[in-house]
Amino acid sequence: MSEKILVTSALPYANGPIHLGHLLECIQTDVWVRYLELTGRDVIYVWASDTHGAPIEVNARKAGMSPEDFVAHWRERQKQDFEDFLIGFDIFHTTHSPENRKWSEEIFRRLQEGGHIETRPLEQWYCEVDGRFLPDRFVKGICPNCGARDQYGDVCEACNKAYASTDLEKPYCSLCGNPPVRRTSDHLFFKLSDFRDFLAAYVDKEGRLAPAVRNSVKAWLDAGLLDWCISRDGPYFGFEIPGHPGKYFYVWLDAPIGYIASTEALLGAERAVADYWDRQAPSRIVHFIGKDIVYFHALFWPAMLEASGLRVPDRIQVHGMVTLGGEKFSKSRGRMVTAREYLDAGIDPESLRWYYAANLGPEPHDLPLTKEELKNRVNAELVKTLGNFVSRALRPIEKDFDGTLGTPSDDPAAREFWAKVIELSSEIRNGYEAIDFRAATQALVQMGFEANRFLQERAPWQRRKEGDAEGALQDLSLCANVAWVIGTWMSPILPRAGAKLEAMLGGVRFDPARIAAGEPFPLAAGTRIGPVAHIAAPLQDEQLDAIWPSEPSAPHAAERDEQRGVADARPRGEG
RNA sequence: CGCGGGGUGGAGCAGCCAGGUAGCUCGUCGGGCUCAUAACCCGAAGGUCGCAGGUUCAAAUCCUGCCCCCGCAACCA
Repeated sequence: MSEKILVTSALPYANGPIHLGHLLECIQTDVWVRYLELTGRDVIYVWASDTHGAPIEVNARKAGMSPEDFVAHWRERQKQDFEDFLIGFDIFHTTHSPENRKWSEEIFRRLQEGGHIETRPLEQWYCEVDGRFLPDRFVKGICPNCGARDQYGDVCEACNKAYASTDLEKPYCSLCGNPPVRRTSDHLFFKLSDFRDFLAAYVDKEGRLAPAVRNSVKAWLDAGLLDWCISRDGPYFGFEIPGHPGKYFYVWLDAPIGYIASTEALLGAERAVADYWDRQAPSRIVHFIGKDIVYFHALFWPAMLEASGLRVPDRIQVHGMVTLGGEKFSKSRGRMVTAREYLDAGIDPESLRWYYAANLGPEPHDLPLTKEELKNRVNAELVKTLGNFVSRALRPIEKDFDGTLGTPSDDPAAREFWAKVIELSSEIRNGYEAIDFRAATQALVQMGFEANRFLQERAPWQRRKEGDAEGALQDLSLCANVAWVIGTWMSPILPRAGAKLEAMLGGVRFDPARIAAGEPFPLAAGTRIGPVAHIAAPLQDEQLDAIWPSEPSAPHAAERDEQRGVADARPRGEG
């Protein structure tokens, strides 16, 4: 198995704190990467901070900082948050780097040489006060469809109608409030339509996209591909386009290129290409993204790579959005919990990792996050079923048998139990392979049930009281081996708890290859265990109450219907 | 007729692609155990699988129509 796997998470935008919703993606990525490492695969996890664009430029100015300092600041903060949630990336680079400039220019050059770049005039709003063109989100006005006031230039939040920003009535600049003027400027377009046939075949390939994702991408293809504007006028924080002074690469052009640039920063230019991004490279490239950016990753990005003669992604794994109280995270409406708040409240980051893993299937379904569900899942499955089993098995060995294992029981019932553990192990393995962590955790919890039942039926505490200490130790030793199996399978999700358990069990390295019929028990007689400690702590209401939005849920459907008339007249502002 | 996803016991979700006894966690009720993180185990109640047709020996699963919810609509992770 010499295949070299390169895994990425989408690059987080360097303009604010990480919240629990962002964490879904990197936790999913990290669990898979750790699983691959556990099974001995050659894998790297390449990541970076996404640093360009008009919002960065504007927000930096508002913060009284240079864009460079601004993105450096948020990159550091975010990196720390990710590390504290035990995300084991190999590199967290930045798109504002020499490598990324080089690759952006290089890929642009190849697109140009291929005849895929076109120049066309584009009319946009221009604010003479701020001296800048206004992207859709920077111009507000009255919705041309329903008349709601203070709507952004792309879509009306009151009636959900999409339109061009130039259709807005009474437009004003969202920065200074003055009315903008129309102004025309030449822009560069990437002719995505050149790649229609390539993309149709690309998305059709089995295993590349989940069926539901493939359907929606195909719908886009059938609707026709629009050429993509890849330039922006200054002032803009980004890379100036060679040969086009005053024009900058649109952030979404250089952001995915950041995957390549970061690979280079990690391994050097030669290996980055030869081992991973060359068409002939012995590699497999897997992107983890949210469903909101499928268009960029499943269409623009493969087309850019194809046009540049580089390797296209082998798999694009799409997840849904985390919802809080039925709606997406929203800073302005106070509906969010940041990663830092979670940590500062003293809550174990592994609890969130478990919750997400236990709810993540391979399809891009949204994932509701409530403090009740979070607490329930963690306490019931992780603490009571799995964690408690470990204590039940190991404590008595430590206490009554000097922490030294005997030979595991070998009667028919014990053999049947161990066979069940091996059977469930293969279910868990399949779940991990398919990035179906919900299936993996379910089988793991099932193993916990089986293990607790075995203890219940064997009652080693009873056997010992009745004078059969040897038999009791044999049962407990079998359970210690099962604890080792459980530790193996939980370690991708819970690296800290896993490491703790591994150390408790004599430091015998977790290795799935040793969990198979016919293999000797991983923990031989005579293995010393301990000191025994809890591997996970139950979540407390007070901890969660302290950081959770007080009443996150929006009005119920019935109430909302009642209010609809009002809502039309008074559109939701950004607060 | 914009596109996509979804409607499964009280809650949250699997199952649907490759039709064949409706599954999981929580919750509820009853019992057991007392080794373990007031933890664990067993049993029970509870479902016309959104509605209506169709195909089939057989439909949660395939087909058609309808109702309802959510997301997206190219700068929201």
